[in-house]
Amino acid sequence: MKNPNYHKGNVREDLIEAAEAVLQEEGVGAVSVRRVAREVGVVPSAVYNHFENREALLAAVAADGYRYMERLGDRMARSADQPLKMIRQLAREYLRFAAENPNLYRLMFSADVIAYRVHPELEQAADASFGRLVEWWYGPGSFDPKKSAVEYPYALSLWSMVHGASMQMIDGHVSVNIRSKAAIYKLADTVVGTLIEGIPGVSRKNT
Amino acid sequence: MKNPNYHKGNVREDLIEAAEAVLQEEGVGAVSVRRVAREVGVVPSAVYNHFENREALLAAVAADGYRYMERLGDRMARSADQPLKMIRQLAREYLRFAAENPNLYRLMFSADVIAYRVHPELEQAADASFGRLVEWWYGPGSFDPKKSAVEYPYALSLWSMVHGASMQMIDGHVSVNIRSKAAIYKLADTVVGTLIEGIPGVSRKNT
DNA sequence: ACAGAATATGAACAATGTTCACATGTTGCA
DNA sequence: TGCAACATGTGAACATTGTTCATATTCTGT
Repeated sequence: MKNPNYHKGNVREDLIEAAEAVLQEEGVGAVSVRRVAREVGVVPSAVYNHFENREALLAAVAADGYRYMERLGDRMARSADQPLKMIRQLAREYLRFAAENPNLYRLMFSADVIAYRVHPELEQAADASFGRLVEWWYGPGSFDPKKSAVEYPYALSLWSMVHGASMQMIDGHVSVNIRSKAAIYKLADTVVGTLIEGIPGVSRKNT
Repeated sequence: MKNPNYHKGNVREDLIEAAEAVLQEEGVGAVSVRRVAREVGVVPSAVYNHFENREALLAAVAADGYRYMERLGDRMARSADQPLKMIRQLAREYLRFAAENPNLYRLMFSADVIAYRVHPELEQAADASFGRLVEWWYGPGSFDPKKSAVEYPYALSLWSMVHGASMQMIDGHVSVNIRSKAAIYKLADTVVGTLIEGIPGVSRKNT
């Protein structure tokens, strides 16, 4: 055993974790193969024993993000009693996740960086998270992956709204203090309020 | 005049146009300084006479996109009579723009690529487009740039919804045929429908 | 006509993704 | 146990990228 760096055993996981850390702190641009390798204490070319290329590494990070969000959704689903409170809670947690992990969140939804048609693991994680939402809303067994999301209008609208608000928040288009939970929750409650109650004066139903 | 390439006069505009073209066809990753320079018929370092760096070039492209969207919004505002139709039309056009220019749209909203706090022209273009929406909704003079967007809940919700739906559409998270106008309009109508009418069974107002 | 500003050029630099030949460690099987 | 196949790590190399700089050319105003 001349060199203790050989065969650490968990280099793949270490690489993902290092990439997550660099991503969180310095943005996706700083996540270079060489940087991540250095962080783990390995030579750049060693990365290619574990990932096909940089994009595959980023895809693994993004998939991790989706799985984390899914667990977060499950926790919400179990903790609420009324639909209204549940939606509100879901939106709050969703925006909080985005606010706390803006770079990860952007990566998860940036088709620029990861053409995720190419990464089945990632596509599956992404689809699963929408399926979870549909089943929660329309009941178990209601989700058919072959159908278009337009077939589930409320789930689609909720997701679009929350995703849109998250994006604008972390991109600074809505001036909320991203470090203030209260401000984030207020933003969540605002958009959820509109989503649920509709817009008075436009809707025919509620003058 | 030994070299006809000297002082063409409109290199800056040419660079932006070339960048837009490459962006449209091949994505932001293909928009390199060298590529754009070659496209215009100029040497790479000449680009730096017109832009501080690659990011500034991309910012100019994004700002162009915002201005185009704003004109589009103005056209909508003049063409509709009832609020409902107007919102629907606005959403339709917005999603159509995103569907037809997915790479440009992503660039406009990707804080990864362009830290637009640094590019006043861009930030101004972006803010103006929200201000326009607010004034249209809440009346002329109602927009105060110092206020948070949360103060304009309906404008904020509409924007979030439409932006979220656009993102998911062009990222393939909603399986709509991005080349079918009918499919895009259906998606727009779906989310706008929810936005306006609210969600029955959750809202207290409309059982 | 000519000085200075604007713009173009070509060479150079460091950093990046990726590949390849090779070295080293691990594992399963005779 | 020995050894062959395999997995993983190394170091050097390559092309491409963003960017800078000294220099050359053209334009503009006086």
